[in-house]
Amino acid sequence: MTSTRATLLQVAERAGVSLASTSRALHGTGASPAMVERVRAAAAELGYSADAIGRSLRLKKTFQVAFAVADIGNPVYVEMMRAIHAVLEPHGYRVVVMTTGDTATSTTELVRSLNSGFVDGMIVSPLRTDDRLIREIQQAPVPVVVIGRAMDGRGISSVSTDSAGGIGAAVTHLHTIGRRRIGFLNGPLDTTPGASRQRGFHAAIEETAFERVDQEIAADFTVTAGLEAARALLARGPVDALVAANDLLAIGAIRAVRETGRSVPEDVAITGMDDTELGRVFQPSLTSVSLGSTERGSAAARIMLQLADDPDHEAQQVAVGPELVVRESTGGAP
Amino acid sequence: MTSTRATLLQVAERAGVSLASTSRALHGTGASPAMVERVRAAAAELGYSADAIGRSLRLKKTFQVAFAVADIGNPVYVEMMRAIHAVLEPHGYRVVVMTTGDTATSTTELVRSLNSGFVDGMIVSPLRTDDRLIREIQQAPVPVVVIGRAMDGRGISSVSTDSAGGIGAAVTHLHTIGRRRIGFLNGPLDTTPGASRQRGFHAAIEETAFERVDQEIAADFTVTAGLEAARALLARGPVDALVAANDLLAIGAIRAVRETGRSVPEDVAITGMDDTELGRVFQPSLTSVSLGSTERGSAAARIMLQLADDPDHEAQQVAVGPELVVRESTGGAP
DNA sequence: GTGAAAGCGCTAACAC
DNA sequence: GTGTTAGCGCTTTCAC
Repeated sequence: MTSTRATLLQVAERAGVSLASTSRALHGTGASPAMVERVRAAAAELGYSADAIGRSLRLKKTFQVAFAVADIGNPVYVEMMRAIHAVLEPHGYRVVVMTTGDTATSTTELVRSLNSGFVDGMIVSPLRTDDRLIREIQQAPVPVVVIGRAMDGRGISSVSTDSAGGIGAAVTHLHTIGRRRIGFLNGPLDTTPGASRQRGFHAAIEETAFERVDQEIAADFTVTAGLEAARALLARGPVDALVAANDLLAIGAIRAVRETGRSVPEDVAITGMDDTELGRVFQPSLTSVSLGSTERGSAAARIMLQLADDPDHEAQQVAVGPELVVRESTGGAP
Repeated sequence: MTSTRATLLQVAERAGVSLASTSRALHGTGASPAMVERVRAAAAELGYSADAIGRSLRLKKTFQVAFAVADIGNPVYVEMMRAIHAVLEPHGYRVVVMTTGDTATSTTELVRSLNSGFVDGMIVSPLRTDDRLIREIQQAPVPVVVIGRAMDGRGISSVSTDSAGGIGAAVTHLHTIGRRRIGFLNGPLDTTPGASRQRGFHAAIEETAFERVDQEIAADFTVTAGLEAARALLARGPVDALVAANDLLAIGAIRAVRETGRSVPEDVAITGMDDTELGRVFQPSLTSVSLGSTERGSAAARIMLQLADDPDHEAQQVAVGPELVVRESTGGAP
């Protein structure tokens, strides 16, 4: 925390050439080998590296992309961030993490902040969406890629998944292994994931013959909320299968089932969603519907790279299919 | 992705006043109420917000802080990042995530990249450290705060914890609950955490009477590596206690113990380290040594805020004490 | 191939 | 209290 940074002008003076030649020699093109050599040497002596801010101002490019989610601690978002970073970093882009807050309004404000031009684009996964947010995204001065709801026909790039279909796959699986009394543990219905999973469950139930169907809404998508909601659900009547809207709720549910002296999967088979590391290492390992967090993250980042290259490129849509991974919590292998 | 951004000059023209007055009215001080009102109105009409890059170039301040770790997916780092973000965001700082790679050399290069001036400071947790890295940190053009080893007397700010002492607390706890044959499951010894935990274990063992002491080094700090290493350790002879160098290794160890038909904690008591969410929700819940990831993250961020305000402020040292949290895996309550 | 000069958007002297 | 102007560090016309 002591040294001070050399400027391009200083390198130019040291090399005894013009500012323009120095710039060309270092980054641009059209400089003679001798010039390049000479400038390189001067730059090395001074420990020069180009100032990112000056460069950005001139180029109108920050080489930064924002990743915005409600909670950067959520394992699903962590996976996405990791994937996004892995795709963008080799292309020289930095990733700025931001939080949307959990309302559509606070997310709208965050998108609006793109007006200050600190990033070349934003990848955002809104927990809740409304028309104002949609409009703000459409009017944003830089490309925005939405991870979550499909945004076809609105001129917004999005990476979506079929979580409703994913719940369907879980329901079908439970029916196939002979379960007939099913419970559904969802999170808040006014969130994008909560709403679509709700739809998925009801659609699946209608197509499948269950003797008993029950449902409970947890306060949020956490283990603790899952535990409490599952207790309530179990108290209302016997089930032999539980579909949870994410892995954390599922783990709360496993605990609740065990509290009643019953076992998983023998007495109650349980499925989660998101296919997190947590579910994979848990005992019993969790049957879970993967929504391809990593894949969605990389896809969003790849779209961003395209859009950053050509901001007038038309909006891209990518859909990542859900995939059921059967493990111990429904009688599969570890 | 359509609109274009208004510039300060445009606001000035619209308001019919000078550029300087416009700037003062919006951000600075010394403008009359009438002027402020007039400029505000013009700015609002144009949907103006100040360009972050132009501002940064002039102020020589980016309002960005880098957080650099080997693997942003590691739960410990995620917790830190969350805490850092929570402290910095209200002060108007953005957080840029970066990866150090896992060698001292790659970390050194990352620190050197601070020369391009894209952030006002960096919080870094190096997996491995050498003299060149230390020197690079000392010479960095912006404040660097190290999370990990204490850096006293070198003019480097650091937030450290006593993981050696933490292992000691785990060993003592196991002895206190009557265990006498202990195994130690560590990660790679050439990493900073691996080395200090190794030291901690040996120091603790010397002070405590155990009948049998065994040890195994896992390939890395993961569940899978923990499982394999624990199998090897268990095969070498009977233990009634296992100290793992982190929660992931501990969970691998629980699985290995169960594979042999023994139970946790009755036959083998197990401790982890880091006190992660994973360990808290696992069954059995994991006795673990908390190293205060959240606390370390916030402390580092607070130091960064001070240093960003006053870059010549002298280096700060903060030590966060380890804390043993007893849970089911050593016979405690859930 | 090289140099001189303009200008990206902003703030802070400095004059009035 | 307001306006004029220089300049942060860089790239890129435009002449030569």
